[in-house]
Amino acid sequence: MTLADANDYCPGISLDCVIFGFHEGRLKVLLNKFSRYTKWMLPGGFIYKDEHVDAAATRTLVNRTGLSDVYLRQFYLFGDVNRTNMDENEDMLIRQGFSKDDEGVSKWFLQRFFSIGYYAFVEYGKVEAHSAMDEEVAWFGLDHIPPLYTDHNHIIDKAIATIRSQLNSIPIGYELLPEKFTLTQLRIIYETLLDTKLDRRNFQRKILSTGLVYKSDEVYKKWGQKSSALYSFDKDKYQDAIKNGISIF
Amino acid sequence: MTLADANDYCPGISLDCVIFGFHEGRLKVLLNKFSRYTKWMLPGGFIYKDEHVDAAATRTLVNRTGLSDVYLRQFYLFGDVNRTNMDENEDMLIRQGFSKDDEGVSKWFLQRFFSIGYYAFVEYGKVEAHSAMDEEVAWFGLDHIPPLYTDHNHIIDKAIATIRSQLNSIPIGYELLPEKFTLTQLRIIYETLLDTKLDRRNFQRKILSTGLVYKSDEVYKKWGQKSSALYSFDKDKYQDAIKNGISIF
DNA sequence: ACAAAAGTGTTAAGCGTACACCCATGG
DNA sequence: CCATGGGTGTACGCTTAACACTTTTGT
Repeated sequence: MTLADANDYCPGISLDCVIFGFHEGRLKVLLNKFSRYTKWMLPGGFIYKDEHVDAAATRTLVNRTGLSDVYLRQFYLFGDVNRTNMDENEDMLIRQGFSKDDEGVSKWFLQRFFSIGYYAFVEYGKVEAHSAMDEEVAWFGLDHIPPLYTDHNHIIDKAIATIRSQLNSIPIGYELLPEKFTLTQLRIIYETLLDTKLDRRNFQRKILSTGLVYKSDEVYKKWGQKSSALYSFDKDKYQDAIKNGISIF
Repeated sequence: MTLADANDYCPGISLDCVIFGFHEGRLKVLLNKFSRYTKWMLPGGFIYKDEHVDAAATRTLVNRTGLSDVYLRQFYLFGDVNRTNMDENEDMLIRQGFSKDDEGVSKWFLQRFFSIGYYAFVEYGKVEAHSAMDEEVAWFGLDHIPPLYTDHNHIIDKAIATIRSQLNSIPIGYELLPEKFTLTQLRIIYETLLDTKLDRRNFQRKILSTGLVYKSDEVYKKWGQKSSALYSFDKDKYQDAIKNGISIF
């Protein structure tokens, strides 16, 4: 953003997106970093005064990933008074070349912020991680997330906890996987989010019994192993399961 | 609130509480109404600039019910640009005796508001519904909620939907029922929230098998029927189930 | 030959569901 | 004696969890 826009935004409210993707057998999160600041942070943004919050989240996502029409859900409002350490914040601004004597900057960035947490599922292969001029963008495996700016580690944890609690009743995978995928890939997503090992055979039976996926006629060949069947989601049944819920675990 | 306080509050953010109580075999919601305005509304409030959002919600609850230390959970941020009809809002202000030419009033009340939804479970019998000078307070059965101010009907629906989705994994009833209660009372709460009839016998078995409740030595006599056993929650196990989750339905 | 991963099937135990009978009380 | 609601138990069927053997393929 440019600070000139500050007047167009709702004051005191930001949003942060926890964007999940699946790559190389791992669930990953998209983070970005101002080039001259050391800490990584969640892609976030502000809300225009005449903009729906969900629209602002979508806009943020489109900016960072080039993708529209993805699965995006609000999951929590972070409203702790001290969620952002203002010294840390000031440090970031100065490193980015702002002057803390600039009243506009200080007023905007050094105020208390509420942050609305969103999580998103995107197809890794379709993302074109847009690095803005002064920004780096990168994916981080859930096991390798560094200490982030302000309370962003906490926001990720809360996102995962929320998703986990919904995993029984809401299907997952459609937005994270390519059109054709193996059941092992899907199982890894569940295992990662539930932080458990799942029995390969029982998992397959359960997933297939839901009718949400069907076997394609293609197979996945790789590694030095037996080739495995590729499956696809039945889009209609999947949407239906999102709407009306489904019991999986 | 008095408008003099407006400068102490975070602008553009309010909170609304859906307060549930159980009385006469029905689940009810606490609403209030400005004496000179026709529509009922959810008890709500604003957030002090140096106050945690949860603390503001607790403060609101204490004001309206006299109860502290109740079960209170944030469940959603309502961020639609047009969630409040400003004409309706202005009408309310005028009826309450404010002038729309009063700049302070207009600026504060006619701005766009985000509202943070909280739901609370309280013990009906312990509530002392505080009617402020200009306010009425009353309980409404879930089947008999009138058209409310702005999007408050929607907020209640969303609260119920949220609670329903958690009913599988989070126990309920401890905060809603008196210390000793019948399993029928508990079952009615579940039936109301799930909008289903549950088999009396199977429900009892399931609840008892969780170990969350134990039979007291007292019985409940009333009506012209057989007296029924009174149960109590095992507080430790209940807290544990809230923390770690439990599978009930 | 071996390791790694995939395909397939069986079994026993536990859980959910549906249902029946008897008891107590007040009108 | 009947309606209403509570207490208790059973039986069937489905789901879940635990588990073994075989196949494919690259090194």
